[in-house]
Amino acid sequence: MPRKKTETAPPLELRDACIVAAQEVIAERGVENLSLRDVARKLGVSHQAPYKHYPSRDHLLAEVMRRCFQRFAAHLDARPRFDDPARDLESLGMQYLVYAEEHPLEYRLMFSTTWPEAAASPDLVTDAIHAYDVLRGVLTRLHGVSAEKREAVELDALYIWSAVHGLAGVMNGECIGKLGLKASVLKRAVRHAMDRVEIGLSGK
Amino acid sequence: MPRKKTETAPPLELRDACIVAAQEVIAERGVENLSLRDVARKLGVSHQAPYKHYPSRDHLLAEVMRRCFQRFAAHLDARPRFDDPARDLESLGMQYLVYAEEHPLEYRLMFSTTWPEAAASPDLVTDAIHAYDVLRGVLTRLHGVSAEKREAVELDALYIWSAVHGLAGVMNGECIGKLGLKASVLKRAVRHAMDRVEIGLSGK
DNA sequence: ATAGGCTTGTAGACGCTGTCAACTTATGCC
DNA sequence: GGCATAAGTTGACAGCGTCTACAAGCCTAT
Repeated sequence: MPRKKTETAPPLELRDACIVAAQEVIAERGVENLSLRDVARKLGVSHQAPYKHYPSRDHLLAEVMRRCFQRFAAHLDARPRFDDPARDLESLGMQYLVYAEEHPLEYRLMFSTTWPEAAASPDLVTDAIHAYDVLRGVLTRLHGVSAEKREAVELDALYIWSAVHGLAGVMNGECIGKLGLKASVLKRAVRHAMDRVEIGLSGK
Repeated sequence: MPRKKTETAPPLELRDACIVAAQEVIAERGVENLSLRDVARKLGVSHQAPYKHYPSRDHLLAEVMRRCFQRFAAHLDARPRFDDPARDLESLGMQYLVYAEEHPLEYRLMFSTTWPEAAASPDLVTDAIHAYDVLRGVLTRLHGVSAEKREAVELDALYIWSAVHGLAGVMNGECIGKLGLKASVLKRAVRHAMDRVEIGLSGK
């Protein structure tokens, strides 16, 4: 019997509940183990119910990715702030790394997954750009906003994003554990790399 | 009728043929679209034949990854060489980026995939380490081999790997195309980032 | 030489998946 | 009140990985 007269228990409509359930599965077992039927079972609903809200598995996935980017941007925005733009930038980098470490599967979902066809949705793109804009903002504050600096901001943004993204990928990837590196090296690796990034930034 | 008296056509035994076919599928459509049955069909063989050579899909995948690391290391070894260690290092970085750009799906297979259970195989680990050793070698030549420099080599190796890996991930990822960056910026981005990496390396 | 056993293949079945189609029922609007 | 629509249901289909059973060629030992 579909839809009782007044929705008794669930404060969440099915559409949102699907996203939450999918997020849980992804956070626990990775995107490759996400199945629509699993989500439906988890919600105690028929295997076809989610299809009333998402045309396909990939459309649901795209929506999950979108929320991921939103939370990621919010996480970056919640970093410790500093007046000194350089310190603020470092704080941003560290916050970035914290997210990647604490939510490795979501991080990979955003940055190392071939986006599903459905992900061409403008919404997803918008939210992805917004996360990047946080970085742009800090760098603009660092460089100034003069026209000829505009391109320098973009180039440095890409450089920093690359460096931090790479660090996140390496430190949370599968390979790092197989290289037989000493614990002391691993402990200092992030600090060391971040210092080098900073040097690269300041140097002309 | 299994196994003809004398194998007529195929110069490749099925075991190797599976790997080749799987590599093709991965290079064309990505690891998530790899199916054992597909491989079998491609080889004109029953859907169960590959199981005589690999206990599971993941074991085949692990073998493909191993060959990937081997070819990757060979690709790095085939870089233009220079006597000056610094130039040699840059050549190595560029060669790394070329591989990531030309074989994006294989690159992701190696560095952005949760390794299958079967990938704990020591062979795979050995070949993965070997690729990293190329970088270690160049850096040792740069720093010298004194005991107290050993750790500096490891730290710089991780830093460089991070930076180049990140650059590869960003430039070949899905996000970069959605940021609306000008072509001129994109064209200069790699050069800019590599310069900054170099500065970071040289600076004390 | 022949009987057994191992290797390499085939065929069929199971439960899982995403997705299509048809059916049911509650809701809101004319 | 009648009815379209929305939101659920069940049932089916093909494709997937994997398990089991079976068949045919080869090796070796008696």
